[in-house]
Amino acid sequence: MRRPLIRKLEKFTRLSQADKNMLAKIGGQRVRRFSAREDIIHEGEKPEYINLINEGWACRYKTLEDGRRQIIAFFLPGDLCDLNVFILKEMDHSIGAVTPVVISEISRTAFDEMMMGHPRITQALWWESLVAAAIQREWTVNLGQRDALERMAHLLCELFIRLEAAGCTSDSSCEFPLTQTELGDTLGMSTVHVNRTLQELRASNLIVLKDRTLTIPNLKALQSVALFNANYLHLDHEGTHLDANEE
Amino acid sequence: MRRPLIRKLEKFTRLSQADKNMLAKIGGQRVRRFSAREDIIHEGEKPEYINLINEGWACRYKTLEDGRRQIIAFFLPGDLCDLNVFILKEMDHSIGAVTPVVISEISRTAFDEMMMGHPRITQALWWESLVAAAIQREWTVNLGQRDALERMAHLLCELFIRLEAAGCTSDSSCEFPLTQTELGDTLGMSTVHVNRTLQELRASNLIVLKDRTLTIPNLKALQSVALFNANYLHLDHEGTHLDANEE
DNA sequence: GGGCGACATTAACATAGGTAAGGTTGCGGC
DNA sequence: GCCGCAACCTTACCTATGTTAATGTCGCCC
Repeated sequence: MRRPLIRKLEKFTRLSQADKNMLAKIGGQRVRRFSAREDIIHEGEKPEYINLINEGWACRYKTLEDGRRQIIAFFLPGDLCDLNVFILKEMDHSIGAVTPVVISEISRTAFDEMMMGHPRITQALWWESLVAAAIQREWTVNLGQRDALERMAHLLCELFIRLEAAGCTSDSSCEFPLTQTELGDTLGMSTVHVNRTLQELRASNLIVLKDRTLTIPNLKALQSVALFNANYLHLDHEGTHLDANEE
Repeated sequence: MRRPLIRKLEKFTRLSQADKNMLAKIGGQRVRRFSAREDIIHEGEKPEYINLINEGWACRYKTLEDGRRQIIAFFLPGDLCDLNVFILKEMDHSIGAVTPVVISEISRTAFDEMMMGHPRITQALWWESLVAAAIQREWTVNLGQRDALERMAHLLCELFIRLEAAGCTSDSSCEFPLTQTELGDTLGMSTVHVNRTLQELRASNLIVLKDRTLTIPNLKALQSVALFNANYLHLDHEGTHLDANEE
């Protein structure tokens, strides 16, 4: 639970002690806290820092002129919001806290310093950003091709597996702070239909969702109704095993 | 039309002659041609090169087990497919030619060399990849929140503006090679509904689409039915104007 | 010049999912 | 102990979009 970024990056590669120290230092600097539903950065602002989520859930979202809102991504502990964002003149979307959140701001100079001195970390961050892009693509597939039940199941599988990689699950359960409205804004469906869909998943014993806790008794089964294939998360890397001779 | 990548990157920053030479060299190496509908790389393969589209249209797509297909992105002249892909063990999706296509393969070493020696290019490529990510996010919004008419209009606006930035439009027209089936696979709708939607846009004089040529007589009007806001393309950069003292 | 395949079009019907409205529960504040 | 509010749940009804299938059009090959 501590240092979720280090834990996550080690899914990809073995890090030296110096690398870990660097990451720990970065994660301990410029710490900020936000309460649930507060905006971390808003569309139109100039991005000055890369945000690293240390604790809690955040989300990217975008609002259309007429008020419709789409949640575009979730940030879980250990996730980074856009390497190098500061290149852009202004944010084209907002980032908001879903739960109370603790983040570290990474400045341009700190980022450059890290990229220069730590090739292992550089590689690992590239990997993390390629995975983030892959997740975004999978959301496109999800919204374009899957029906409501598959879509919901797919989201739950993805979040659960990502939380697992960040060390935020215990057994087959995890905290699950999203309201049905937020699920609707994520999956492009009405709250009524979110509710119907959750009921259906519950009735099939595919999920238990109560008191902000999600339990997935049979992940394989849920994956199968979701047509979920974890390849896009690129977690199956041999890194941890093959490079075990190092350190 | 020649060197669409250079043309595109100059929307972001001014490049030195050395930078341009470098980009021209990269674009002239390892050139490959594909015919329409041929796969450039397939899901499951190991990515070895960054593909740069020199001519023609390509697309990313993903197929579900049961055959449903989602087009995830279009690559137009000047577009790069995933900086640093070679970090990943295998492709989680396929890239296919839409029209006959000419690409350049950029090897890991050529890429690293370019990143080391040309900070201007490095910056510009970061910008290009941040924009690609922003486009992917906008597609999420599109599929999640907009209805069929808005969705179609939005896609047409985006493609037109991107083609313009690549120098592939003339006046208010451009080549438009997509079939209605491909539009359907992109927008998550049936071909029948694609057809209805196009008819509706034609009836409102928002588009003329015939013989693989698209004309948008009034882009503002089309943008307005699409709730299209071009911010996410980050083209409004001052680069070209303010840095005009250089070279 | 006839036939075939890819694409576009149209119509008739079916359904997943949206909308509107209202009810229940639980909780923090006073 | 009750008010107010947010989340959740439910029902009834409606509509955007999917499905199926028939038909049209065009270019291309033998």
